Amino acid sequence: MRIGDAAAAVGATPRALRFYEQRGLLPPPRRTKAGQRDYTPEDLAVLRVVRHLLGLGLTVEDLAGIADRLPLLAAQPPRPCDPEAPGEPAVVGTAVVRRRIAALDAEIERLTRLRDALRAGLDPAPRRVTARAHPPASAGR
Amino acid sequence: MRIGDAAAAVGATPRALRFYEQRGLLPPPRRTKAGQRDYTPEDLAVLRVVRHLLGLGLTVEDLAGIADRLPLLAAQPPRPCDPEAPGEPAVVGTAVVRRRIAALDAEIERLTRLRDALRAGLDPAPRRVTARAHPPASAGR
DNA sequence: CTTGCCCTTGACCCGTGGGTCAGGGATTAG
DNA sequence: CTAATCCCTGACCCACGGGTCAAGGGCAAG
Repeated sequence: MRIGDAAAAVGATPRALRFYEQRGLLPPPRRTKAGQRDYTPEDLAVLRVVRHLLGLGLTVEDLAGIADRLPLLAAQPPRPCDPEAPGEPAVVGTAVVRRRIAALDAEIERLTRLRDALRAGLDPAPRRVTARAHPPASAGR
Repeated sequence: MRIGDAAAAVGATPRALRFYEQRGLLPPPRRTKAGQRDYTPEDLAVLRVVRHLLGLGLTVEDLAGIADRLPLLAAQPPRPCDPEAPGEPAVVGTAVVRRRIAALDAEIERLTRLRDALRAGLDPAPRRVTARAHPPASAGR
């Protein structure tokens, strides 16, 4: 299967597939004798996992870090024997996921603070609850 | 006052000041006969307001859109007569602030969803509560 | 006058996840 | 055989808020 079809099959673009490959997220697929990428069904399975995890909020870098385990993850069939199974990851390398969750939490908190500060400035009656952080700048990490 | 001192006075760098000016956020300051920027105390006041608002989470673009009103805002003294006064903006052009708050809210919600999805995948016992959005990708706009 | 710091503009760098050419080869249908 | 698609690599583009470097000119003190 060539790149265009593979991309379409997982809802991506050829560019994205080459990009994942370049970032070490995907094992380089076989090539036809003319040099065109040729994706096997197994490759597609890994690709689907990658897209899934990216969709879940993991970054390309996160996945590059656990690229070696992705084929294993992809090899796991949907397991109809256990419908109560976890969302799907769980095996992925929980450390990565945990770190990403922590990063998301931190970002959410930062944005929430910014929003509240803005809202406090906007609202004429913050009932003296507002924290009034005087130091104006330094809002980005 | 030359750019280095002005920058130091508001806790920024010369580069940042030139950047604000270039983005139309700051009125171009006077120049010495040799072409060096010369900041007046009024310029500094505007600068401080800009830094404050950026620190509150407004973007450079937001401020460029209301650049004309910033000097007015800067001209308002701290008003010791009304210690219950709003955070400081309020006058800024509430529409901009409201839009930024809405954008922040949207981003916060998006990140929260991502985090929850990740957490659901991590946690082996989501008690069949998990939404299972099968369409994997398309998480960033 | 010279030294040393400050200022000028312009241009490229960061990270994220690719999009969009550009120029050339491969594959496939008619 | 030819034309229409597809694919290849490499390179530059987006937003954000500046950081950093380069080459050249200004400014004050000794």
